[in-house]
Amino acid sequence: MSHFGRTGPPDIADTYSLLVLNITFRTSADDLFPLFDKYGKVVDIFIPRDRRTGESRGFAFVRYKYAEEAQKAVDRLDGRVVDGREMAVQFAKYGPNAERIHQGRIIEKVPGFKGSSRSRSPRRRYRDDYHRDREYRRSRSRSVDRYERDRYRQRERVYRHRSRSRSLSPDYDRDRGRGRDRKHHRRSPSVDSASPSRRSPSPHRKESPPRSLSPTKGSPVRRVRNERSPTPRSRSPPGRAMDSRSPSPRVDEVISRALV
DNA sequence: GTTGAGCGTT
Repeated sequence: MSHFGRTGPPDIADTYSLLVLNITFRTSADDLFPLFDKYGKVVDIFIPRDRRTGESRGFAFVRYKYAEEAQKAVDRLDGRVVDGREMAVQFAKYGPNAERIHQGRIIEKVPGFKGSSRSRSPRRRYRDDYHRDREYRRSRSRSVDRYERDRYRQRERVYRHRSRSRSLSPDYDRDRGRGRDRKHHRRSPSVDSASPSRRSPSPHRKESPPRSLSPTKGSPVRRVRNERSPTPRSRSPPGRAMDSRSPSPRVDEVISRALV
């Protein structure tokens, strides 16, 4: 019984939910279960994951059967370092359907009977969640920096493109300083022929052998996971595949070829 | 392969 949350919430009636924050992105329910089960009867553990990547979002929900045990878990596990990161354990404030709960327990009366307590409003939960999730992570998350950086990169690309288009005359571009280097290099072509290593577009080459490490590299010092990634299908998430472009070397090549 | 405020699924 280690797969929590796989078949949905078993019985959220008379359970006390704890919100576990600041856990590692690699921490799974199996890792949290032994920690929380020591302080009481854990009914369910659920770790929300990203819709696109399927990775953990960094927090989890642990449901206890009794409030005193949940309180004890909060008192004992709040601030506990798990996987090198200090996690924060506190009582959940909202239920699975955004109901207000008190001390982790759902206050609102469930119209359904045993088991079907969530059949109150299972309508909205498809595209809205996708959009909301994306906006969620874009609002205040580390993705903001990434998106800003991408935007900056795109703007830089556009700027370069515009500059190149604007300077149709090579004299203009040459007088800006870039042509001077070219002219200087053109004046001494022996440099290009004599030092081919300088022409290397990436002087930061590591020159590391392709496969030099022995297969016995895996040391069991880390956690061994039997089934950590059951569905590794999506190797390349859509949306970031178009960002991997390198327009700079291409433009340089074009200019170099045009000058020669 | 990365990241770090917050409240949730078959």
